[in-house]
Amino acid sequence: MKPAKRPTVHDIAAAAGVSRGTVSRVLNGGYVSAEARAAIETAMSDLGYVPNNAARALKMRRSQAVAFVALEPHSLFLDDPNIGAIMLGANAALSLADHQMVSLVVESARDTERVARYLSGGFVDGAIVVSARTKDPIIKVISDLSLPAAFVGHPPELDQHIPFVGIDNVGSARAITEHLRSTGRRRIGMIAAALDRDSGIDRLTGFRSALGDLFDEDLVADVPHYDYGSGVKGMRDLLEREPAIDGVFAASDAIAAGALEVLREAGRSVPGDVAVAGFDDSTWAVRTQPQLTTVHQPAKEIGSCAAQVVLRQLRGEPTDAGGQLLPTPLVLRDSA
Amino acid sequence: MKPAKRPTVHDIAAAAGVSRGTVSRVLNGGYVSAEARAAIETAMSDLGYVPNNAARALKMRRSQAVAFVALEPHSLFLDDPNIGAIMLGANAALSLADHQMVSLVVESARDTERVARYLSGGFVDGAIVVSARTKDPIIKVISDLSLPAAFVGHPPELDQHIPFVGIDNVGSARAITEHLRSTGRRRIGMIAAALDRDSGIDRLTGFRSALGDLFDEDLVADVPHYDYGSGVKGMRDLLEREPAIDGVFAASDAIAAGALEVLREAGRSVPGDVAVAGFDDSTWAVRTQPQLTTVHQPAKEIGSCAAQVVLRQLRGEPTDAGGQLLPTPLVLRDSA
DNA sequence: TACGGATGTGTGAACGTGCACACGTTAGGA
DNA sequence: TCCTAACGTGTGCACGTTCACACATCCGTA
Repeated sequence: MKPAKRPTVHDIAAAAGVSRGTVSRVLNGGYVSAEARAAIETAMSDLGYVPNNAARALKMRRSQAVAFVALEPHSLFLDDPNIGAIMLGANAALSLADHQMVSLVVESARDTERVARYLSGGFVDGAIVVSARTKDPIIKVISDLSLPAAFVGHPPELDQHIPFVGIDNVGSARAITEHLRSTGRRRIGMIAAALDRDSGIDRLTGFRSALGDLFDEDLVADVPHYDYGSGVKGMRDLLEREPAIDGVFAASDAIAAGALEVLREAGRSVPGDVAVAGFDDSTWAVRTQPQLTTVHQPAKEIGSCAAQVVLRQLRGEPTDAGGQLLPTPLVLRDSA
Repeated sequence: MKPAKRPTVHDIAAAAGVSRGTVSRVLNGGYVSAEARAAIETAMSDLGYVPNNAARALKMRRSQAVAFVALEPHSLFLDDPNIGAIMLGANAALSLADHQMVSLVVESARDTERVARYLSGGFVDGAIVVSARTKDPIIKVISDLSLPAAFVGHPPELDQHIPFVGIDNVGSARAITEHLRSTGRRRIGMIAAALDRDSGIDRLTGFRSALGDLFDEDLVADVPHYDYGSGVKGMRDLLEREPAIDGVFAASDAIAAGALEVLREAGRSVPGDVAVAGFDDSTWAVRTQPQLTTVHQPAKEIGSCAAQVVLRQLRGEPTDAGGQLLPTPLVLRDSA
């Protein structure tokens, strides 16, 4: 027993007493008489017709869909509060252009292969890739297919012709560190995270350049992730190495939140004894006590900007291969 | 200038000196001689051939893809820490069965229509739907298409034949409330959230039934969302209404975290003066001080279970239309 | 020798679309 | 009157694949 075979253009044409071509025209625009149009439309709603996108995609070489590829989703979905906002921003922009966003999750090598097949299978016209490492095999697939794409937050060094969207991590880190200095702090430390990624390295670079001669390698705690637990660990480390520390730049808001907890336990007031600055302006920033001074990451804008980049390529307009950095205003709250 | 037209089976066949049928056979299994197979395989790698899924889906009426439909993603992605884990669980299960998960985000009415087109367009074989309201138009689309589907966390009342996967909110809430009673608490309140959803209502129902005669309507604070801010607001409310309160069941861990903050400001010790219990066993639960006693939501299992349900339907096996509730063990930590 | 099965290969017909083209009709201007 | 243009409609083909079928070859056995 078949599951109620779906009607096709043929069925509609037969029911309305016209030919398939005419049905196609009322769907895609063209010259159709009013009566034919009416007959076809009633036939369509009677039979519950929906066009078969698979056939359309095959014929048109266009699926009206763009992939949102999330690599390393474990860390992303569970730790990074930005990924959701980026997705929402991308979805909104694609939606406006009548495109469907389909997000693909890559967890394992097995996934990589399957997603590669999916991307090359004609189901999507383009791709937005989040958090790729430079050597990720997905990059090669995309570049081999010359699939219109945009990378988020991470310039793909190898393939200069794939544009990316991100923020100026170096500049933002420098700016907020300078803010810490401007409040009179002298012994400023940093909890640096994810030094295996560009974002992590760049934030440390910015911190170092803002301090200049004041920079002291001993005041940098190196933690693996951007999460709360790493913040706890990093702050304990810093306090032990330099009890007189009076300023901390945390590489993320979650880290800053962990640092605040440690400082509270140690009896240091914030910002009285120690000024603390975060990064991201995520939901963490307003949940802590005191609320965090931090760097605003325009997550939604990043998403929508990446979508625009892909859409432009789809329209055949050339894009600035170099990529695009979005502004990251400082958000001054109570912690620094 | 075309973007380097992709090779098709025809091209491979021509390059290898065989017919399309033989190429198809090495792809899908069948009798092929060793030499033909070798010739075809070198031709494939030389030309960089990848099968066109759109054409395959058209012919086979199978796309090997399942949709993960996220409705109301604003609240979901930003507040609910479970959605990510559910996605990951579903993805893992689908991946094992060699299916692709594509997740679709529905934000607006415009999205609804587009996603409906997508679902009915033959790009997916089934759907997992998260957090649908009973009257959501997507439900109608799915049921009209008789698309194999599974609902997460919310039994769709109207269409009894669509199976769902969830947890026993009533029973879990009762169990954790009974735990609060067993520690000798007498004035137990609840911060109830999202009373416009089944999950919210059920948690309140379980709380009430566990208390029996002890239940006091005044000790229920009603807040809109499952988030931290709501917890702050709800706890302030409760403290004002009943200063002698000695136990609180929060409808989520985020709410419990907010409640802890208020209790700390009010100078109450936890669990000394007031016992606090949460719900979800999310990352919140171990970030708070003290760590939360809570109800474990098996988010990953929920995701993989929903995927299994869809896969079973795809294989033509009948499913228990009733749905499926997963166990939710109590996690005893320090807060109660 | 002839036959049947196993193995290997090629051919044509779909799947459901959109588009180019051909065809008809009508109206208007030269 | 004829040519052109705009409108309206039907038909064939292509998209890239899989599948059913036909055909060819080889081997073992009756």
